[in-house]
Amino acid sequence: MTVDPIALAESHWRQRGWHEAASGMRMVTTLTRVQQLLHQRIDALLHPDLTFARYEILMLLDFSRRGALPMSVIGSRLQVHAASVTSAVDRLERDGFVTRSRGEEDRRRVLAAITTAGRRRARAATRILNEQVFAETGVSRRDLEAAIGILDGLRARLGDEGVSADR
Amino acid sequence: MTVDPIALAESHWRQRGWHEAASGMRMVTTLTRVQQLLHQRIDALLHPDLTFARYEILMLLDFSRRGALPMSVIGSRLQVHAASVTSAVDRLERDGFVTRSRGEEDRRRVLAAITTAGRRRARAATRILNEQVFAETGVSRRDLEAAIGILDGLRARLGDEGVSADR
DNA sequence: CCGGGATACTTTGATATCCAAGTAATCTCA
DNA sequence: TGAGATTACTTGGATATCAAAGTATCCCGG
Repeated sequence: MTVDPIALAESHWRQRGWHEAASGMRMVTTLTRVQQLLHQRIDALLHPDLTFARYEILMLLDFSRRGALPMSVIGSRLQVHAASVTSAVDRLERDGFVTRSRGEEDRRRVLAAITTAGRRRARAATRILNEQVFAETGVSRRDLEAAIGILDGLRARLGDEGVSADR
Repeated sequence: MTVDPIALAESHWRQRGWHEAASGMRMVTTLTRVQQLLHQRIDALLHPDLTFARYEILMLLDFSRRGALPMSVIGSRLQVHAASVTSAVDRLERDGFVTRSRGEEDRRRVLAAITTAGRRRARAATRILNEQVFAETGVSRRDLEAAIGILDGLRARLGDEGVSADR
């Protein structure tokens, strides 16, 4: 019979008169907490050779036409720094899931290419995540659509490129 | 005129016949991306002496009855490991925003207490976040409530304690 | 009242993130 | 055509997270 700390924070916000910000604060805090829990669960399922970030890279490559993409493209698709891509690919390469090669035309580019072992691992990981996380959110179809719509709007406003094709 | 990578991933999911998981995958991925963007923005506004995690600790203490809480309580409220609380409080202490002391009755406990400087910093940080993030999400009141409701359900199911008061 | 088990926190070690600086390759244009 | 600007990636440094091991304190049963 504990009180939800987030709901409590919202009421504190209102007590101090910050009504315009109270819901936003609660939304951001809730989002943060859900993401923490989700990632803990996912990383536990993927442990020890993958994390959600590395899994995303693997799937990106798996879906790509040639099974390979430049580091920079991976970074912009996943919205992480180039340095983070470097370290993730270092690890994927160490495990034999991707290989690195220089771009043919532009030798500044480094292409990460998924290997057969990488595709196999990605497939196994997807099966697990589909069964135990993605198909098991416990959120109704209707709410899922609603949440995606709202969050996509927020994402577009926060500057994620590629969300709203136009402007 | 780029395509949204997340929407693209969902269509790939459906092409492979993973219909039951497609929306869930999209929801989780979108959530992840929004959280990344939100935290980048917040941490930039709080930089260099605070992060969102440390700000949350400061507010928790600011709202607490005595302005002090045991490390363990901070960890369970914020859903992070004890080790993370230790390192965050180390940093807050270094900056003079909190002080540590041993529990009177139970000397195993360590109490983190907010200082005057800590309250002042928390207040300034709150003003900035309220104005530039929480009151500026660009999400309608109606959508904000809807999103909070859906995410709270998800949070409860993922095992965040204190969400559902009963059971 | 004391010895084993639980509890509260810190420490250490492995990753992951970001930023800033460094290196190498390519492009631009005078 | 060649020097400066730009682009692509890597490296190094700071911070944050988690897990597991270590230390100190407390509690409980006999």
